[in-house]
Amino acid sequence: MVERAADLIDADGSAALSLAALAGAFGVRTPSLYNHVGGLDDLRGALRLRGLEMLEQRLQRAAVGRAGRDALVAVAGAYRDFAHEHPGLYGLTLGAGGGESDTVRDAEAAGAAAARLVEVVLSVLRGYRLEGEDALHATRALRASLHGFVALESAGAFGLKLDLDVSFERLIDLHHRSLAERSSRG
Amino acid sequence: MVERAADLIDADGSAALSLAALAGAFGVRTPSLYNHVGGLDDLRGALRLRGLEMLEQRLQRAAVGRAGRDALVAVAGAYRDFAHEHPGLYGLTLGAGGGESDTVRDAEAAGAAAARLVEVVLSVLRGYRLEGEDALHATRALRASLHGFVALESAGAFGLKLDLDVSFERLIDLHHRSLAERSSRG
DNA sequence: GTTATAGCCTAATCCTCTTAGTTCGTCAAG
DNA sequence: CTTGACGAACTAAGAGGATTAGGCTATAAC
Repeated sequence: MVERAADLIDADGSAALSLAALAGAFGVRTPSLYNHVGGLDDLRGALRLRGLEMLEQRLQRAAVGRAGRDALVAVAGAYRDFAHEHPGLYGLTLGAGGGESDTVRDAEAAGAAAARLVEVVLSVLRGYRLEGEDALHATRALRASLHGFVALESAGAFGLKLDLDVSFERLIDLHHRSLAERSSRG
Repeated sequence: MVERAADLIDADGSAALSLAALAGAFGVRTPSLYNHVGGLDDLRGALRLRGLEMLEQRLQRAAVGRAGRDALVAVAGAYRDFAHEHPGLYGLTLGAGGGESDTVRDAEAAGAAAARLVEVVLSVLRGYRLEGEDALHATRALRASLHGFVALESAGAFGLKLDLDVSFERLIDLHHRSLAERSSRG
């Protein structure tokens, strides 16, 4: 159910998520969906959770067995790939944190998934021997750059024909060098 | 008209923009709005244009008379301030580039405003003696970081209590150092 | 003074989400 | 085998929101 909804949203954009469309995909009348989900907001909450969990899992996998620059590049690449493959899910993942009226369980689980996600990034930074507040600020900086890049990319906000892969590479390299420098100084 | 809509969207969030609410704010019935605007999509297009123009103007003002690090910090701060003061407008500004069916004029004007916006950032980078593709990649990196930061900030995605101003400062500093280094090497 | 236009209105249509109440089939307990 | 509970579908109905069509009035242009 949530899977089908995820397919819909990834294929046709976040605005295309409607109970009517979802019911159609199941060959069922709209009100019948209320036997399985609390409503549209609820469904969004479930999708958000799903997105966070998938993203976290991908980053985790990308990070395992790597350290330093390798880990950074792998995790960043995994992040961007996820956003490309699941634009709808990715969009919801960021949407208003505790938004409205998700199922309480979903909201809690989403918070936990988000925390694990930050954990993964932190673990990458640990490879640079960063700890404490420095690591937290660096995590924020990295998340901001990653999210900003894929968001602008998805929105088509990068007008020029300049190679996006190169831009992304450089952005990550920028972080790498800053982290390496900070690390060698500490 | 568009101004009132902008107030609405900044006060109550992007989802609260409805023709009904706008008509209410004017003490008028919903269909009457069609004498002034082509429809909801059209209104969004006009708002997007307005947001881009305001943002561009602010960055422009922040950059004038400054160079190098000063200019970078001022422009970045102006960017973040705008997003804080006009969260609704800012959100639309990024929304799908040529989205759907804006008025053609608006779409063109929005493209032009976006181009001018990039121009401002490029002019800041020129203070670092960056030119050509390097400058374009750096512009993308900077835009990505700025947008990502304010977007995550607005979404409440930065969970921890850690001071956001400090995080932002460090992010900008990161770009500054990278630019300065690149500049001294070139 | 007549006409054109701008801008408002009501009425009506079409969507979407949502709730309430009903029906039907399955499955376990007696 | 009967019966009762439960899950999951349905129809009916209502509340909003966008949009179109057609009609009324006032003001500005000739």
